[in-house]
Amino acid sequence: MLQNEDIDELDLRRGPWTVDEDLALINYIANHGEGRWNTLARSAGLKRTGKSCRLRWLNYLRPDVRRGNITLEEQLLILELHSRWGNRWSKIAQYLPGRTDNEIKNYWRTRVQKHAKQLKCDVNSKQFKDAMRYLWMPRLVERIQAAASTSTATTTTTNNYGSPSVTTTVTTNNPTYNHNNNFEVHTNMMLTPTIMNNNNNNNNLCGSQVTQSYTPDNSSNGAAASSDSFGTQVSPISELTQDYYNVAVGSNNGNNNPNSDYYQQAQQFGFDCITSPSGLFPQMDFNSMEPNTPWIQGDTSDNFWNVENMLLFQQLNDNM
DNA sequence: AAGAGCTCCAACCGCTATTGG
DNA sequence: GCCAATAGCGGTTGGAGCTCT
Repeated sequence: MLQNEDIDELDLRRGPWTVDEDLALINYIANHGEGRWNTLARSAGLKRTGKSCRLRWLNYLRPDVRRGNITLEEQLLILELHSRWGNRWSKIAQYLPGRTDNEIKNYWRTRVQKHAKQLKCDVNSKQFKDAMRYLWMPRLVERIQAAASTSTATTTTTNNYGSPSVTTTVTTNNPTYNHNNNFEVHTNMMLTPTIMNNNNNNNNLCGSQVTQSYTPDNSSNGAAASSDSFGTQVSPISELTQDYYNVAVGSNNGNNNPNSDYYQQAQQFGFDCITSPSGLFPQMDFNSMEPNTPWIQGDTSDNFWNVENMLLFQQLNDNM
């Protein structure tokens, strides 16, 4: 392993990559393919460590790297997978084709942790996880659905960024979105990352009409995508995603009263926090929150709930 | 206009796991 | 089995660019 003194000794470059360095790396890999990175760095005439070359290639130069904002679907998937696996960024990245572990990690640190900070709770706290599970994620589902309903009834997008690839299908049933009750959504929309391994065994993280199909390549990482690191198969239905969907979106039985269906299902899923005398977020004082807090204004991609959600939960707490 | 503060992300660091001789 | 080299991962940092005052 190269130490700092070695880097100095070999006159190796550090810091931001230049266009010339990028071109040298791209051209070398185009002609010779990826190989042993230290050898590659020397052969390509780059005064960089192999490690630096690898990182630059994987996180930036690879043709299948996807740039741009994290989409709502990707946000939902990140939240879902992080709740399942924690900070295992590379594993999460396997399910977001074109996104790097670094990018997902940055998204988590900058956006998600920002919300935790605004809520004055730890990102790993139960309260924040509950907020994600029962507010942020359902809200993302709503917004994905709303976006889909304003465009076409059925939208199928296939993104091939080399491999793995994702096919996203959004189907809506003309939802009746009621702004007086954010949980009144009359569709069956859910997120389904469908994981297909090389044996064509499909493992749905959750059943839905929003379908993301993951097709791993033959690389070492992709082949193991259908099971987690503990060797257990990913369950056919994601309990967590199913939970937040059922609880927040409702069972489509026409009962949109959050005080009934919502509560009952929350209890059914063992969500005792919501039924506790202290309420769901006992440490949060919604009344005292700044009305101009950015994340409860407008409807930007960073706002995971709105004023109505706030009032709803305040009401829930008051009724306890 | 300017500078202070903030956000975001590319790149680095240190560690562990894997590979190959 | 041992050891060095390499690959991969997650945490951290530095700086560019943006926003606010």
